[in-house]
Amino acid sequence: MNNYKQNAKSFPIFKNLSEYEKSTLLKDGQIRHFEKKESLFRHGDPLLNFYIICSGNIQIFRSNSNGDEKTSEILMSTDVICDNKIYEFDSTYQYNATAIYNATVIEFPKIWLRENIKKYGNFALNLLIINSHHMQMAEIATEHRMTMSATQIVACFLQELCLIYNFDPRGFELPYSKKLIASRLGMQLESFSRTLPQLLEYGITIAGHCVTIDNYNTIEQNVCNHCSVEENCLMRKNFKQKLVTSQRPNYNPEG
Amino acid sequence: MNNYKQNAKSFPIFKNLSEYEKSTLLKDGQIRHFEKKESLFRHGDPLLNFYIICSGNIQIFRSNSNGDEKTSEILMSTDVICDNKIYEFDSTYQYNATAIYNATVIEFPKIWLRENIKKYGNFALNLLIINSHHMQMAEIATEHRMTMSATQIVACFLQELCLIYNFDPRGFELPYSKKLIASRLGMQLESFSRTLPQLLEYGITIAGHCVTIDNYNTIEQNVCNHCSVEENCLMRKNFKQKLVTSQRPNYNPEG
DNA sequence: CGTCATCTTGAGGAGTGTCAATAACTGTGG
DNA sequence: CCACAGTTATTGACACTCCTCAAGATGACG
Repeated sequence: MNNYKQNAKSFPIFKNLSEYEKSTLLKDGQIRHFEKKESLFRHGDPLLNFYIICSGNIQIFRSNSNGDEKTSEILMSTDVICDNKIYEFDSTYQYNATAIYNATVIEFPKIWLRENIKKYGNFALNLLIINSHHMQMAEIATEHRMTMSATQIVACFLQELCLIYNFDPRGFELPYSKKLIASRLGMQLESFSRTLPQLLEYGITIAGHCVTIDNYNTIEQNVCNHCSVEENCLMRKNFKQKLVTSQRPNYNPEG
Repeated sequence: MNNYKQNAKSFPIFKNLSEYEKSTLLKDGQIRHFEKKESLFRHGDPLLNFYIICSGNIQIFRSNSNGDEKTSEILMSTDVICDNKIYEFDSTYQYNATAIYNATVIEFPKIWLRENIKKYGNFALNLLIINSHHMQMAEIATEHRMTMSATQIVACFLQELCLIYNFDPRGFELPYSKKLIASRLGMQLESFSRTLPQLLEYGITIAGHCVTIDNYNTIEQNVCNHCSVEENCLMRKNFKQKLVTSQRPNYNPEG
């Protein structure tokens, strides 16, 4: 059993399983490396696999007829790639998955997923919990898009970024291009660009790729403070939960 | 075993379970009736239960500080209410659930869910499939909101409505208020109102509460034709899938 | 018939997308 | 090392859509 698989045993998806069960489950997985900008699969390809991300970032996106990419997620170590159509027979992927920088994943055939859900109750529960986190994040993102200005959304995103990658708030480099970030936040690059000078209002300075966050204390203790929902939204709380239950990823743009 | 429980055995959540397993699972459920506008639970209440809807419609929504309601879903017979926080201990509901008209549900304690996921592999798989459908719908709705005009969104919604409730396209009544529909579609009532005259462009006539859809053939065969995504979106397809796997609901505004 | 909720219509404004021009950066090959 | 091409990013002008505020109209119901 190699290093990647050994590492993966501590991922949320294998929580509350015995050492033996973990080894059995991981046996069917194949380690795969992807180069910068290489695709794991494309929208419309036959849906064959389930993936666990070991290192690197994976962009999940769709393209429209104009060639514009709409990024729905940027995944990282410990995340899984589980297309919603994976439970159907003869289905196709609903989106593209591409490595942003070099990345390593463990690949499992889709039948592996279905069979082990039935076999291991705790494995099924882990998947349901992962999905429920996922849905919470999606709901919050939708709520943000409907209630917050572009500037607030960007501010919120940068604070999250700092938290989840454990960057130094006194100064860190953006881990991916502004184009990708704009796409991920569902706005045009121009709109994103225009928010940057306004970020000062939220204690954020950004020059080129370098970001500084002043009021980092408030981030650590607090949930998102931009939302206008009845109670504070749980974006941050969810991130923290992810951090305590999962391994911290290594940020390494060079590969 | 009463009628509601007997009926529920054919719901998607109990698919591929033996008669004995279904009966065992349903034994712990309690039938509950809710009057028009009565709440099942409120945002912030201790999260105690999982629900299966037998009849009626349930509005899932949040309120902001202005008192505006944002409806995330309008559920119907065979749907489940499964707050994403149900897998955590001592959590609270993240939204409100209210009966639009009189409704009947089966209520299960949250521990019932967790234990039976571990116990019955097929039950776990059913939940994962239900969740994956749910996520697909949410993703499509987000995509619609970002790429379609208000008029297109309303047109798409009315066509879905006709399909899923099996209404007569030559003339049917809106099953709930325009205020609620606007909230469900994430727009202001005024914006919704302004789209109505423009619906003619999409072959839809609406006068008061009465809706007529001209090009119903295209609805039946086709997926959503407003989207600008790479391939046609799967909103309709998903609805159809739901229809074949589940019982047709009875529309009855009077209760 | 009056009251309340629901719905429609109008005018004005804020915010983001679009188009276009330009600047900065990246990588390649001579 | 530089020239060049292609990508990424910034900035400006403008248009469009939807939200907000406000005033009526319609409908439901006691």
